[in-house]
Amino acid sequence: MNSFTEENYLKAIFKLSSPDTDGVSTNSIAEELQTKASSVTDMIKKLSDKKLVKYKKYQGVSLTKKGKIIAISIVRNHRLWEVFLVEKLNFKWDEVHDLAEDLEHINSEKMTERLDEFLEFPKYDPHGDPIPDKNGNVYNHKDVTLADLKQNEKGIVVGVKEHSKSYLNYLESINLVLGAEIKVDDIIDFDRSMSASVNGKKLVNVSHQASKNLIIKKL
Amino acid sequence: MNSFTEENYLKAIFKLSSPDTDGVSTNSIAEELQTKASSVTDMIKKLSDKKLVKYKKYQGVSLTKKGKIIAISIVRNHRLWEVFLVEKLNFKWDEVHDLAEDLEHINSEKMTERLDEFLEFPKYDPHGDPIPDKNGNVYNHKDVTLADLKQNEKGIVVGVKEHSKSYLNYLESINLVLGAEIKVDDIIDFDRSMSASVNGKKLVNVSHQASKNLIIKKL
DNA sequence: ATTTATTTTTAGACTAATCTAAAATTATTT
DNA sequence: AAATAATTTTAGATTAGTCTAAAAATAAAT
Repeated sequence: MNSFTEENYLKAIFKLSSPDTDGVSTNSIAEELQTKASSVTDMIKKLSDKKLVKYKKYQGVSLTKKGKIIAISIVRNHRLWEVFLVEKLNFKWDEVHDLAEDLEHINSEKMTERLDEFLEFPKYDPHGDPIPDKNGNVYNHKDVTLADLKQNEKGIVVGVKEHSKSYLNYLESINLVLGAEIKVDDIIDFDRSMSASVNGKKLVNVSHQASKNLIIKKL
Repeated sequence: MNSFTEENYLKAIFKLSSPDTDGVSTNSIAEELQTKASSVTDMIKKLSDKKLVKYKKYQGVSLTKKGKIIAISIVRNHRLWEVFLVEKLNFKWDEVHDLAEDLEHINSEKMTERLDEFLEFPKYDPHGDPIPDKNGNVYNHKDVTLADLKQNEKGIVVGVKEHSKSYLNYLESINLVLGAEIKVDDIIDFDRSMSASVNGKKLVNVSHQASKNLIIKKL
């Protein structure tokens, strides 16, 4: 069994890993987990002893197959609980992250599978992030953001790349929730902000900072 | 905020407290939590510093009002999650305790109240234990057990006094689940075992050990 | 190719929770 | 009421996770 802390490190390393680069840096993990680099080094050694990560001093760290399986199952748990909190307990999408952060560590495959079934096998969490299936397969959205659309193009909101409360709150206030249809009416050259219509009517002005974090499916 | 460990001590003290005796002994807490008396003493000091328990050396320990509120809210949480696991995720009554033991420590009043609402404000958990309401009021069953019934008397199963997997499993195998109607057909003087009919037909033989742990409502 | 800056690791200390073994206190017996 | 038994507390060590400050290694800049 692994402690909550160990699981959080695995999750952080998983989140920071990308297919192209091979090692996650100590500093980036420290930043992600709001801790110090020296603490990270200590924990990495422990995870390395447990064969959950591959580690060479000064060369960064990456998950082993075993470590990745654990990380993905935690992500699966997290996202299923988020769906539960929003769909069944009527929480808003900006309220569920911290709770799911705790719930995700309750390790029971049986409970996870039953929860999945109870929720009718959701594919995405309330922020549009894909829920890994029980075999650990994750199907990511294609990475098209609102900022990639040209004038008069349309799309459907399918996710966000930034999960802060303030961003989610803002999106909700202008009806840019999952499933909303958005049409780009105009793009201001100067700052790349957009004026757009949401669901055919609501007119909004969206900064580049905001548009590049909104994942959409082109129509 | 209190750690999981602190919460478990508060819960144990609450469970071991009774209206008539005034202090819970160090040893009984150690027994309940499967730890050593010396560890208990250490933790009690800490809880005492936090004003969660009243403590005088060698004189046993009791909860303060503050400590009791916390203990009851954990019990409330535990029992609500048990209802969730049985009613919504189709777990059996003998499978839910350990999971609820983890879930109970996720402290969010909002989540607890939403869960309560989602479950339609259950009064009892799957073992018939009363769920404290949000103000901390607990309504216990009157303490009548199957062993108190006389020949030809009838009752409804409303709870258990023993929560072991093996006991719960056994009860289920003879249909003695919550709500079952039981009639005492005969009592064997020698060992105080009973033959009884469940729900009007199923004939079972129940040892005194088993009957005295089954809480019933007399009909 | 040195120097400078940045990143990472080590060394040593700290806190929370635990343990063993010994000492102190309370309870029980005779 | 003294002796024995049981319980409880202390003292000192241990483990997990963290931290600061200094040392070591790598990367960047002149």
